Amino acid sequence: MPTLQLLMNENLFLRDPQETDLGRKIVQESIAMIDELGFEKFTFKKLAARIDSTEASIYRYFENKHRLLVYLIAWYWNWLEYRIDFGTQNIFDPHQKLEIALKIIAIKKEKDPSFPEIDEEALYRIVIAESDKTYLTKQVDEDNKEGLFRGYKSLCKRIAGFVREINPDYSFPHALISTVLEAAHQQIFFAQHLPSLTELSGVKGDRTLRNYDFLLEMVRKAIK
Amino acid sequence: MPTLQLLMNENLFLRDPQETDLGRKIVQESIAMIDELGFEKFTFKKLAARIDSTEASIYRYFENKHRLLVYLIAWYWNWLEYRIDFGTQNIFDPHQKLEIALKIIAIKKEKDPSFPEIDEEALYRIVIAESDKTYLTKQVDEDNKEGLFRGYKSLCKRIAGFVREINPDYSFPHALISTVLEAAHQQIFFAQHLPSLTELSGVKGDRTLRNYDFLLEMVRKAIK
DNA sequence: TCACAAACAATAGTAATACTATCATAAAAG
DNA sequence: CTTTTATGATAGTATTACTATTGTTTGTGA
Repeated sequence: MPTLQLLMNENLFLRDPQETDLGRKIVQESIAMIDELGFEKFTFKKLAARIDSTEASIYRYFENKHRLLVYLIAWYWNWLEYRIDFGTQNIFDPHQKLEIALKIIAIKKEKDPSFPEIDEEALYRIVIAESDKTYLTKQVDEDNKEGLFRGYKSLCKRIAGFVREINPDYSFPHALISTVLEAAHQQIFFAQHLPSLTELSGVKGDRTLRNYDFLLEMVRKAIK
Repeated sequence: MPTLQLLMNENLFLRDPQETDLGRKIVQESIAMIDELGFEKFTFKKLAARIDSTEASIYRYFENKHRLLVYLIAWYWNWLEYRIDFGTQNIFDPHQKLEIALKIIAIKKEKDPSFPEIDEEALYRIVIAESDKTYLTKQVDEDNKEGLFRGYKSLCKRIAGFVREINPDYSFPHALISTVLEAAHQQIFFAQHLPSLTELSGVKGDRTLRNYDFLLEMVRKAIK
């Protein structure tokens, strides 16, 4: 299996972290640290200590820790869209494409050997706990103008396209899919921490399978 | 119209802010400031300056600014549940109760003269932009054990009850309603800041009406 | 009326955070 | 063989999120 690289928007970083050893280490270890500490307790100073580098060096790659988070989350959405592209190749039935896309979005993530440097399982946990913080800020409009959320919007558009193919008369394809994209990780968070908010908490074994059922059924009925 | 007081969980505060002048000022002005600055740039020091008091005094009411946010958001959910209670009095058709509840949740908020000290419109904007931050933390489990999210869970349970009345065989009433509660403010945020994620952005006039249509239709079809 | 506790103000102090700036050095590129 | 370029080393700053101490006012209860 060949090693791939996702093309990231240039505004996400100051220096491309995929191009240097230090850059790759920053990305790799920041995933581990944000997963462990949570985003608020994560700092560049701690990261620098961990990778035997300095704060100043990390600042040469990312303007600040918020940008680094946005980078990681953007990578994740790009990765999902790439997998959806890949998984729907040569499939022409839109129902089937929708199913595949929702499965990729909802189901628990495993290591993808195409990207040996990224720990997708840890990144998935970060998405569940932190992804909303990328846009819930006062600078969201400026960040958006710089294209930082392009990956997320593109993913939403792609799946909304499948919806439109199934039922061109449905009025809310994007609203429905953005709702589902959010619910996909929110429900998992609720099941883990606020279990009375969801039926998924009662599931033994892999909750993401049942979450997929919930979401697919909701979408199918909504667009019927 | 009589002035009311919502009963808040005691763990939300150190000293009850509804009982003193300073406490009420803290709540009132913190709503205005968080609305203006956003939660991350809001500090107790700035609030103290604004209300001509001191940091130390504010710390006697709230353990920290996160607790204050949780308090404000909890107040909001309690308020909504109170209004749903009120609005569904003597109504026995569960379809109608569901409609009323979703309307109260989704539609733009206006000043409620029963609570003269709270600016519900500003608080509504805070809910849209900041409410997820109440639970997206590493201490969510401890906070939950203290009952800080009781209001939200209770609201979800109440509306899920209406769903169950309509269709006792539907498998995901809580998951569906928590998804809708989140979507109700997420979609408004998207319409304002990431418009390609939702059809609501194209609406001229009051988006919340159309959001209500979207959510009600989704729920109805899901539980049919 | 006196004491006395509660609420608040005033002030100071601390460790950590989120940076910015400067200079030195090693390696790679021209 | 020089000159960028990347990184390291170190220092410094304003702000944040608190904690601690002391003093003043105000209302209460004996």
